[in-house]
Amino acid sequence: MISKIKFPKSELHCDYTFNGGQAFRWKIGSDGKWIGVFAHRVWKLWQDDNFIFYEVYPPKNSASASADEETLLKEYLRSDESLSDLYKDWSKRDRMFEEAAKKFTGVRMLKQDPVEIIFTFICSSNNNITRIKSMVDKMSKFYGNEIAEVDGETYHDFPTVEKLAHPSVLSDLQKAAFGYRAKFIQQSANKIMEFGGQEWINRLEKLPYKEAKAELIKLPGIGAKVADCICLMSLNHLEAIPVDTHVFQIAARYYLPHLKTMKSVTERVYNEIGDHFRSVFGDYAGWGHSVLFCDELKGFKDETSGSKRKKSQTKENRKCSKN
DNA sequence: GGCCGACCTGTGAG
DNA sequence: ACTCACAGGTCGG
Repeated sequence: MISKIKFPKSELHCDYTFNGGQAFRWKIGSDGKWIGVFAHRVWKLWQDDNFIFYEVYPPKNSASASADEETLLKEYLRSDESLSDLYKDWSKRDRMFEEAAKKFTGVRMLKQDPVEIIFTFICSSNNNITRIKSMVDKMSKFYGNEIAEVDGETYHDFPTVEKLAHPSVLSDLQKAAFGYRAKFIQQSANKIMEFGGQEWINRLEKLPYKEAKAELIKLPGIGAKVADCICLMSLNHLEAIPVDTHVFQIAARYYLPHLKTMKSVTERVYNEIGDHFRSVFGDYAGWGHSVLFCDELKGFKDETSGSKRKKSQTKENRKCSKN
């Protein structure tokens, strides 16, 4: 059954939102529609200028079920937030944003599941998008419940923490080429169980941002950057700014020139950058910054505009000291 | 407190 | 075919 909700494209641009580095379970099917998993269901999504159309699997027929699903979709998209209002506010606050906003319309910050985001971003460190996606798929396939078969492919829910805490997970994931992240995943799952499992996770959303972040950093494989991703994308702490290498470069180039001499991002600098963007963009700084940095994402590099900054000599370190 | 190298793996440029 | 750097970092010394 196909349903639809009114949702102008200016409020959601599926390509930028689903492919922008915040979600790793969306792909475009052979029919050209987005297909992905959230809220324990498989969703097919597509849009025109004014509506989002969707189908849910396994299909439900009763009207009450579909009303329920509309709510789930709206929560996932944070439909209560007016993106046009946010864009107006951010544009007023920052000239760089004003420019980026012309190109990257409809970038929403999704409200994703904390468990999935925690383990997805543990995988993200020092890694590339393709492999991160395949790792998320593997975790789901190994330990997640089967949800539905769509177009000949079986989709799985993301596993529970309890499943990921099982001792066999370490060797399973090592065999599946997770590398050093296998240990982080299994150990973090265990620690979350020790801390109280889902209740501990629920508490993270209620805690103030900085306290939630401090809790997350207790988990192995989670440092400042990954903790901020988790806060921003799944815990409603929209002021969290994940400072990666790109953000650092841009911050030093356009906002905080004195950082140009820094060799690496220390904790102090990390916080300085976050605080700066929070002072510029306000309470939803993390969301705003994600629009700003769309331009830095590989997937969105416009090959027709030859204005790519050459990566050039930002790293003149010739330290080929091999044994 | 800051800096440096090691770290699993897959991929793509040279 | 075969290095080698790099990829949304984290950890330990």
